[in-house]
Amino acid sequence: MHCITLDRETPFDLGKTLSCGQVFRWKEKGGAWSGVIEDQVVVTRQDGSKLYWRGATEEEIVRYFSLDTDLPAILGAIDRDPVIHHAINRSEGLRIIRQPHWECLASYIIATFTNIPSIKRRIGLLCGAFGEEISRGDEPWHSFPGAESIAKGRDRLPGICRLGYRAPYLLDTADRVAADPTWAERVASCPYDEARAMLMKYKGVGRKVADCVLLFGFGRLCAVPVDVWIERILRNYYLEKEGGPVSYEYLRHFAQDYFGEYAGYAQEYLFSIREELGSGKNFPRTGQC
DNA sequence: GTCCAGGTGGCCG
DNA sequence: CGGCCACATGGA
Repeated sequence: MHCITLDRETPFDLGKTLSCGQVFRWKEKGGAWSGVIEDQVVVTRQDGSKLYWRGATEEEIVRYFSLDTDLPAILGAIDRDPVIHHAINRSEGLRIIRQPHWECLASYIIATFTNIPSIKRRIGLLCGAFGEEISRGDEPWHSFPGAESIAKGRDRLPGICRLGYRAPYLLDTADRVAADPTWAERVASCPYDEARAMLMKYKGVGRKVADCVLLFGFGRLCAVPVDVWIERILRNYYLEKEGGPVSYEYLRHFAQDYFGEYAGYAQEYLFSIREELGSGKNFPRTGQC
């Protein structure tokens, strides 16, 4: 069992980071979280400033959980009003994970127009059917299947994974990714707008999914996915007028201008308390939008 | 039965 | 460009 001690400049909340809806495979049992990082089963637990784990190197843990990111500086930069301030207080220590590129892209294609429990179930079925067996000890685990494995299992995919109309999207994207091993480095090397346009050429990847993949898979902390919850929160607290038609791009640009270069973090902190913020107006409207 | 969920693709003006 | 609408699935 490895252990590191987190200092004052490295706030981290393992549970909030893994349960806020950015990743879909981790499971908590008795305070211990089990999951998969790059084909390795990892079990980890936090006790105050101590972070314990097994199944990965310290370097891999630091990278995956973004422990090398200056979170206090980011939170200081986005802390601009009572609403986001409250979200920061509620979820301090939440970090945006660095997900593997393909896992992130495939997961967010599966994550469209559904709810988080269903997403977890479908991704679990996908991994069980097409991932490689990497069990360690008691719990059976599978790696996240590569694009080739999914493409090869195209006939079984619809029946097994309950993806509905998303199955052909995932298969089409899996084909193209499998045939293009450098797709991720090209996305990574482009500026935000270009990278986003590249991602949106894949089937099942629109504006929102592209922003999720850039934020959670490519570390583009300026990316702001606007889902129904974020739209609701922006309408409740940030728009001049609550009603009326507002486009995705308008809301995204507002959030990026208003919160700045780490707007993606603001998005995730607001998302993490979506039920509390989305169901009413618990704060005065800032009316900046 | 109805409504909702980390939306997208296709079509139409 | 923007406005519609169908699209599978499962839980409340």
